[in-house]
Amino acid sequence: MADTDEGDPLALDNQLCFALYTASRALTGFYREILTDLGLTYPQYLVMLVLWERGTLPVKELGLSLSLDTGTLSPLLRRMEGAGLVTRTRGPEDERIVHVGVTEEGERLRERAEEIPHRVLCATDLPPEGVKDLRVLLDRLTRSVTGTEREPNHTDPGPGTRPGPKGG
Amino acid sequence: MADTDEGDPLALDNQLCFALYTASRALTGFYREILTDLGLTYPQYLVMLVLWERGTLPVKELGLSLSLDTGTLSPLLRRMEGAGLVTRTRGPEDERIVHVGVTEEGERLRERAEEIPHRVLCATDLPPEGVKDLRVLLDRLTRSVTGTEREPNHTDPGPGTRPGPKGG
DNA sequence: CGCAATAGTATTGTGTCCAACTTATTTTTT
DNA sequence: AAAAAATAAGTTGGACACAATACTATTGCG
Repeated sequence: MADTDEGDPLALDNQLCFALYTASRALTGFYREILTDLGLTYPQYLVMLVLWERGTLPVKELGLSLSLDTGTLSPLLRRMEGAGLVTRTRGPEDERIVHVGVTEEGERLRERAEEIPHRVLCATDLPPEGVKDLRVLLDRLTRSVTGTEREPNHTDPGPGTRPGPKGG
Repeated sequence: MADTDEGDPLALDNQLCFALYTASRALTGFYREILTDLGLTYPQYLVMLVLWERGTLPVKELGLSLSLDTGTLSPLLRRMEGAGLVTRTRGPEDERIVHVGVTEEGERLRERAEEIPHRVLCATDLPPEGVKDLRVLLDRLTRSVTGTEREPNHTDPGPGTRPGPKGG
């Protein structure tokens, strides 16, 4: 046994984080090949997904949907506007808010994007349950490490999780 | 039922990619809080994991272990060298190769890092089986989308058949 | 020697987080 | 109501990471 360092907690192969990190980059890379045809990057594609689904939104809302900072979205949306995919217009009511909407060109892109999920799903040789399980586990992981934890009904294992990581 | 757009293949909530993307960023963010104390970023931590485990390595080997480009590692290692964590020395035999090793300070850091996996594991409210399942599924996903797909000891598909990740 | 392959670096474009800043709105205070 | 303070939405810039490309230097081969 132990052809790898099963006992070493620092062994790379034992790290869930590394598997997640690698898988994320691998999948993003796979999308990159597909999305190049559409002139989109991966996060830009995610932005389009949200806009296609929910229509015109403030930058803030977009950020909440994608868990992305407005500081991340600002230049990204500027590039997408430059590419003619989205519009950015200051709201007449509240001039702080920038409403992001899909242009006609962006709308046309939707049809070409329809096939992408299927293509990706085929590329992953995971069975449907595997995909579902994976999503469930990932969502749970995300919730737990973001402090969005719902504490379902079991006793809190330890109050050491103070929300002030910077403080000390 | 379909209280959400279960049928819409472009719906964000149906995208495995988004769950993966979000989980990866969330976990990296969680590590960021922990690693700040050690003066490491997340990919730098991964580099240290490899070096702690395998000792001095050429940049190329490091890149293979982490699936990272040397173009990514170069500046990263330069910063780590500046921080006094690693050494970079051109091989006397082959002057093209830069051997990366851990300094004493980097070695001392290892002790402080020992507790990290446990801390992270506790933060994720996943059961041990969930963690294992997740890793298996992620690895499988990675293999499938990187073309590293498949059997190490099945019938050899023959030379020249594998297009490689770059495509051809 | 000439030439291809290899290892690493430099550069550019994009993305991500963070913090500082601007502008606009809301709330509080006078 | 006017001034001041607090809050909110975006933008900007810095630091780091990642990928892709071009480039340099070294090695190996004929």
